[in-house]
Amino acid sequence: MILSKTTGYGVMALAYLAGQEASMVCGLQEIAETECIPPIYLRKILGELRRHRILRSTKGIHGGYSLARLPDTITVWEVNQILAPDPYLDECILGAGCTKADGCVLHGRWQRIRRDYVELLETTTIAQIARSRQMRRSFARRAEDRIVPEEDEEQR
Amino acid sequence: MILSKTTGYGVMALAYLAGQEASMVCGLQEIAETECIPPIYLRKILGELRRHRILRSTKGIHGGYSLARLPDTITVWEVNQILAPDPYLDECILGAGCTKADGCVLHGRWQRIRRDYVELLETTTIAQIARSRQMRRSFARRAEDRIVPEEDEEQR
DNA sequence: TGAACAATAGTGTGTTGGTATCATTTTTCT
DNA sequence: AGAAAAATGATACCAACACACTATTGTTCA
Repeated sequence: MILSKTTGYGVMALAYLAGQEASMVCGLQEIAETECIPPIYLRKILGELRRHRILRSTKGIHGGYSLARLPDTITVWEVNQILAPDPYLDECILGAGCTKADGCVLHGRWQRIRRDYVELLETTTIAQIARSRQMRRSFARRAEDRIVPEEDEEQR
Repeated sequence: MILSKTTGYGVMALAYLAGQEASMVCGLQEIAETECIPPIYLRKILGELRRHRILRSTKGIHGGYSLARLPDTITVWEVNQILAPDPYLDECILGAGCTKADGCVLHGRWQRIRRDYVELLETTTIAQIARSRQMRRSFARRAEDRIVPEEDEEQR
């Protein structure tokens, strides 16, 4: 039930774009490098997201990608459905044993967990991911700032 | 996150044994046929469960398998860990992006869902599965009983 | 001696992550 | 205007892995 690497790549790339100024076009190389994604593979992923109107692309020498929708309207669930559709929507957790109508003891509680999972992905947006990444980055920067003077103090 | 076919087979076979009289020995063929499991594959599965002391086997011409522990002490979680250990215990759902210490926005809620999932499997025992199967079977039998006289009625 | 389990090696297929190639579009330089 | 360069688009391919399953050869015991 964990998300695939491909979905992770897609979410990261979208979050990167969400972190840029709106409708700014970013090149594939730029995204791939800062997010550590194999560029050729990323092209495939972004192509798929473009086909589903999650993002726009412009060709030509200064081409690249930009979000086609506001980042707080794009959910992780949607991205995952595009890149790695999950076939087990309401199948029984134990397999052939029981059908939808005639569930086993696990069925009810399993459905609930499954619903919580879907809801988590549906309520998490690219905008949230981007914000949390930005926060983490600024924490890291502040931590660096704090270390430098301490080293100075030790030296005096 | 759904359980593998192999785990399903294992659980079904154990539930079958739990449905027999205690310490009764059942042959591989018998289990495989009634549970619709490829017999040669089932042998591998039961061998694994035997190695982990979930069940006992006796060789020789009237050999077979029987539970090594009371069925209400064997959990689905345990069976699954033996047959298809889940490696993603507390990894981040989005992959490389964040570590255990430095989680993304999804992290907290995901951990909770994950815990609910593990708890579901840990609190579901082979005995429960066997009981629910027995109940379903007796429902089916009663339904049949009800149908037979109705057919007779139509004929008269 | 024959019917059952034990162990281990092997097989086939599907998915996933990733690559290579060729075509198309657009800017820019001459 | 025209050619070259730089970017995406599309498609086919590839390698590694996991999962479900098989085959074979050996061992035990009524």
